[in-house]
Amino acid sequence: MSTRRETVRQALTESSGFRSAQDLYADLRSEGSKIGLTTVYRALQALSDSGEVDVLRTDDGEAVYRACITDSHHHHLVCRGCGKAVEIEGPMVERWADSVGTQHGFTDITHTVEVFGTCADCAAAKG
Amino acid sequence: MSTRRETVRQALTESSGFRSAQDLYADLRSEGSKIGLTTVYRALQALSDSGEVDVLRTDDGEAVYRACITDSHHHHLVCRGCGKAVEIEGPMVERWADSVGTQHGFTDITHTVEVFGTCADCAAAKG
DNA sequence: GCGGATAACGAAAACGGTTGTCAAAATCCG
DNA sequence: CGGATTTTGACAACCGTTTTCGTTATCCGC
Ligand SMILES: [Zn+2]
Ligand SMILES: [Zn+2]
Ligand SMILES: [Zn+2]
Ligand SMILES: [Zn+2]
Repeated sequence: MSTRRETVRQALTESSGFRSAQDLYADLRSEGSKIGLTTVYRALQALSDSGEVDVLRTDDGEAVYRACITDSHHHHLVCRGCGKAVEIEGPMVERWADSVGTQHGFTDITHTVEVFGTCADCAAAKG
Repeated sequence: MSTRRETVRQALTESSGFRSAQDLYADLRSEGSKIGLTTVYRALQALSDSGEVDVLRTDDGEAVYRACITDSHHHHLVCRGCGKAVEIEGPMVERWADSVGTQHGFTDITHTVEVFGTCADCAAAKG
């Protein structure tokens, strides 16, 4: 119910890419909000616990979050330049991951799959 | 040629799973080595820069390293319990990642794919 | 509305993994 | 054997994140 959690969710939703807690904090403050960094972290934690947002780790270990449209299992195609993300599906990848796991005697199999690239906009801006 | 870098490489090689810098440091110290934590970090950085070891991030952002046998592109099936890892390949996943990226107008496409599970040993120990 | 319990909030401190600093020790070279 | 160069490791700084704790807002029975 918290207003602040709603605020954070909306800030995330307005972005098309993955954003860090500190990014969102900076955005909200620059819009005049008096929200605290702790609250942003708490909201993101709650949202990711409830599965409402996706979280992944950048190469340098920072957590970044995204409010995805679909709530079923999916992966992301993420722009290395601007963070913009596209939700993607790959049924054969799901099957492959499960089968390669069971083939080696593993159980409770999960997987992480992320595809990275440079989006058309960023490529144009750089070219 | 540094002896210390060799020491770290060997400590990694003796393990079948992904290990953190602090893990390796603790191991080496307990074996009587007088190596410093900074040096372990430096060695791992150098080894991963040169592509001799693979690195990935745990859920909580910690970097873990592994000395893989093959030096060609591959992925890992990692035990959630003990960190033991198996090198796996999935040509169809490689193709899928590239094609889904180009389909959305992205270039310079790369990907991360990791499969997690509980290995037979850990399942037996827990059951 | 009022008053007290309860939950949310935010500033600041603590935390943990990682990196930077710098002087001491080891190695190299002439 | 010097002196230059590189490697090393104790320690401090860093940075993202979590914890702490006193304050503030929200609920709810009256
Ligand atoms: Zn882009
Ligand atoms: Zn999947
Ligand atoms: Zn295991
Ligand atoms: Zn691959």
